[in-house]
Amino acid sequence: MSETSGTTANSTGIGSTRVAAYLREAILGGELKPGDRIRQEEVAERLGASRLPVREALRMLEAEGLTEHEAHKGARVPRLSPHEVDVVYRMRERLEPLALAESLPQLGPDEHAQLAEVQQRIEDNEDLEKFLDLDREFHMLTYSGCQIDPLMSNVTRLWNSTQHYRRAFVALGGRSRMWVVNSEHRLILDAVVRRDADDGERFLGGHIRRTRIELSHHPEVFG
Amino acid sequence: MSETSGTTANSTGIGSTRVAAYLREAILGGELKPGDRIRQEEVAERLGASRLPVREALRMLEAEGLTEHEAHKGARVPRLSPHEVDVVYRMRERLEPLALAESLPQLGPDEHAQLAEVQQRIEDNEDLEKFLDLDREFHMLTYSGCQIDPLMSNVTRLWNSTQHYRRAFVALGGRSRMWVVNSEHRLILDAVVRRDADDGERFLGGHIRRTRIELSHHPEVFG
DNA sequence: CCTCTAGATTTTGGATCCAATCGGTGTCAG
DNA sequence: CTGACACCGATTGGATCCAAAATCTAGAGG
Repeated sequence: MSETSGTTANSTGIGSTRVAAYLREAILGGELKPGDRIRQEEVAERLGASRLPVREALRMLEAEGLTEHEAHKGARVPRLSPHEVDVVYRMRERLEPLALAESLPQLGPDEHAQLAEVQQRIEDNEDLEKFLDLDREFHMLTYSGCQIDPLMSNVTRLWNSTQHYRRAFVALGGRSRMWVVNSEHRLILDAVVRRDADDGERFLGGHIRRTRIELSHHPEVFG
Repeated sequence: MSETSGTTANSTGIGSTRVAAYLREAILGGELKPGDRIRQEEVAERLGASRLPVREALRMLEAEGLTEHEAHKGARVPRLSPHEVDVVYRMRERLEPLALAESLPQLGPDEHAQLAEVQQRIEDNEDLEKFLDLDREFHMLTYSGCQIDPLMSNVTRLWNSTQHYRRAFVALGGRSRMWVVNSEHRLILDAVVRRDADDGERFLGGHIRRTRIELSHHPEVFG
């Protein structure tokens, strides 16, 4: 998948969106870790593009909270302190219930079925690595009815910026926490199907809060 | 103020940060309104730069919520629907009290004095246009102790994206609302000086909520 | 008279080259 | 032997030119 270009190397641009997609996956996938520097020419060469679309891509990713920039010093994957991660979770605690409340009325039987299916896949899943993506898919699906861009882009940023620490936490906490997570997902799913916004906000808020508290007991995540 | 360059026009780049600053002021100042298209070459020519730093600047502003991009269609100042603005205010209601709570313990006598001085200037002020900036200055000062970047950048985005509608609202509501706003500011200021985070969150949340409700009664703001 | 289409213009996206700034290393003075 | 300064490589920022996509306009056909 890496050799997007290969033969091309010609006509016109590789596309800054493609470069952005490549880097996005690299960061969310864990190949690029917080603190890692991203050299323009390196990724340009790897993708067979010039440095210009890379520059644009880095700026796009900055808007998504995946990179940070400093003039003449280049781009890095942001590193968050334990306290910063804690505050991001507090932000999620407050914002995501709002997104859920906005989304709920827009979700129909199709989305409900899809949600149940994803949740089932989470429970059947054994791969810790897969869990990350499935969990994200579940929550994002519950928000999929929320059309408010300023809200959804913020929520996405919060997930993005803590992705690395979520991964470390999942790898660490192992399967013991899974049971709790799945119970809470079931409660959220039930509230969604019942279209009960109050319950949804309550359960979701609690879900995120408990995760935050658990996380605060595991400083080794920030190794 | 427009001719940032003037004499320069030489050596090397005008600087994407300078272009960004120019556009930022133009948007926040109201010269560029929601829905307005921003042509790269136009601002490049006006500032005596090439189009490249303009492109970078537009991407920076996108990260601040001041512009939006669509491939091959260029940049625009985002236009928000009444409901979107309402939701942004709900986001502020939830996020800014958190920022205040994070900030409070870090604020000392110097900041307290500065806050009181700004609030006094607001009350002495007669110019509706100035009110916008002063109000923003007051609130941002109360958050100035919050060092959490993911939080502060989000708060800034929320203020940015609704700046135009705030302006229209202030111009409309006129002086009658000012009295209420100032009373609420005094309450917030008092809580800050007393370092009472609970009161601060309460008063600030109410302040934003009441503004949101007032705003929802004035659909003419969205012309 | 309206509409759909095809060409021309405008505008954005990308590649290459050049300038400025940052980081590291080596040398010289104290 | 240690610290400061200067130089050199590496990396980012900017300008110019070219290609592609979108928008606008004009003309033909219904």
